[in-house]
Amino acid sequence: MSSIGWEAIRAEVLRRIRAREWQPGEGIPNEAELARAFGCARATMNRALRDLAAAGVLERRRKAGTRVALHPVRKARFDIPVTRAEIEGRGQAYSFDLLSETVELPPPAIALRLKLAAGLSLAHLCTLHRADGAAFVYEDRWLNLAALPEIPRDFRAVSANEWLVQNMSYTFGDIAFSAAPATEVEAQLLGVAPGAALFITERMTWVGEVPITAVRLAHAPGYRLQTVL
Amino acid sequence: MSSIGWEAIRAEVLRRIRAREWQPGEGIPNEAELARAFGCARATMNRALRDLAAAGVLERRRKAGTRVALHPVRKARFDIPVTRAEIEGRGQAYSFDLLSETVELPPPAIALRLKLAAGLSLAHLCTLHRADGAAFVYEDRWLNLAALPEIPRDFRAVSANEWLVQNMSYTFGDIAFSAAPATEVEAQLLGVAPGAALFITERMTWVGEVPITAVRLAHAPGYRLQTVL
DNA sequence: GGGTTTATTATGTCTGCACATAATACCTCT
DNA sequence: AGAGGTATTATGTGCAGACATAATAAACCC
Repeated sequence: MSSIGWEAIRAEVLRRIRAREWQPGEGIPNEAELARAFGCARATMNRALRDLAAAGVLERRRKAGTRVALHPVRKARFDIPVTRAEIEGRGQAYSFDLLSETVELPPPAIALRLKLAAGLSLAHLCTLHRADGAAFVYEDRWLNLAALPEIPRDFRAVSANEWLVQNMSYTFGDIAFSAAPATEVEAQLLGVAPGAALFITERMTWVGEVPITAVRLAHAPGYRLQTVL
Repeated sequence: MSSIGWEAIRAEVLRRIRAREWQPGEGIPNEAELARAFGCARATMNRALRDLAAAGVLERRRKAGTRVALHPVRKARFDIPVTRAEIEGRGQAYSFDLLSETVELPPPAIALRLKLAAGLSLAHLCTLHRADGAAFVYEDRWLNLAALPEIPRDFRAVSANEWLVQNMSYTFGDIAFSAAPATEVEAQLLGVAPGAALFITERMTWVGEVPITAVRLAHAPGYRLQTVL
């Protein structure tokens, strides 16, 4: 009899899909039937199937039933660590240089994407993060001072990045990855030729409707964002 | 009374974390207590908390209890669609050109990463995918013919990509994103200057221990991989 | 035949209970 | 006091039954 768990059931369902016993496009038996076949409760079957649906392997619709996904859109999960944690996780020594710190009007593109009221000035911080002394990533950050009550006046001791994580955790936002040629500034700081291909991470965060920060990270060449499917 | 569902409970827990009613590092009440407080069953509470733990907001350990994560490693989910679906999803017309189709020894880097026996030849397919006729992504694919029983001899009708999805779905593998300068070939095909910054997707897939395919996708400039946190 | 209402059905979720498992806390023995 | 075994505790998972919900299929009327 032997309940071996919902993960084992999920594995067996996945095996049948891979073995084409259940073909893409056409449906598989319903939960109640499968539960009987597997000798488990429907709740357990549900959990296994729901998990596979979340992974994009199955498509489920009420009444219509469950079927093997026709276009298996892979849903990959990536961990987006804090720069410091990322560097230290590689066993390298972390340090950073605060290159500039001003209060100014953001460029229109930034203001627009943050849905800012026109004419509102933001803090503008440029930081170079280093791994074992070597340039690792160049950070260009805009901070909405109006939304940050007790912001430190000096980011030379703690990086803005880290202060935000500690004090403004659990915000909403979006993140995007792209490739872009190195600007003059980025090229010099990261030690590459101008126009070199850089991996760019852009992040924006809000607390409710209040924009907090917009960051652009230009990674040194060789940076890879990787995951296992 | 009034079950409003585990998602509402999850939302309320998240609200308390954001409002710092529960601070990072220190624990929150146990499931049984919270279930009483929220007026739901422990299973429901468990589901809400388990989901937040999966998202990286909470850390849970048996006996030790549940605590707000100290270093909220963002776990972002990305959908990795098939090229065709991606283009058609934008409402553009999909087409592709098979540029070359040979059987040859793969370069050492590919052979190594696929853990191939030395001296094994692979099919090598180069394809340009187009959106509304414009170059969208250049695909450089190596296929392990030995592992593919009924492979079509002609990929001019169906793209290799799509044939694989239809016939070899649900494999394991890994995926990586990076930035690289356009090679001569890529530059010409994508209509950019050589050395231009391109967004690169690399994927490898296995069925069990058998390597199936290694793909490198060089995306036309402007490509962004985006998600909401 | 075409359009609208009603019945059916599969999934989604909740409840209350039970036992399994892992990790900590405690207690005993030397 | 220190080492090792035992008890406790919070989460993880399982089960059976129930109702909710959404989407399809059937029945119906004109």
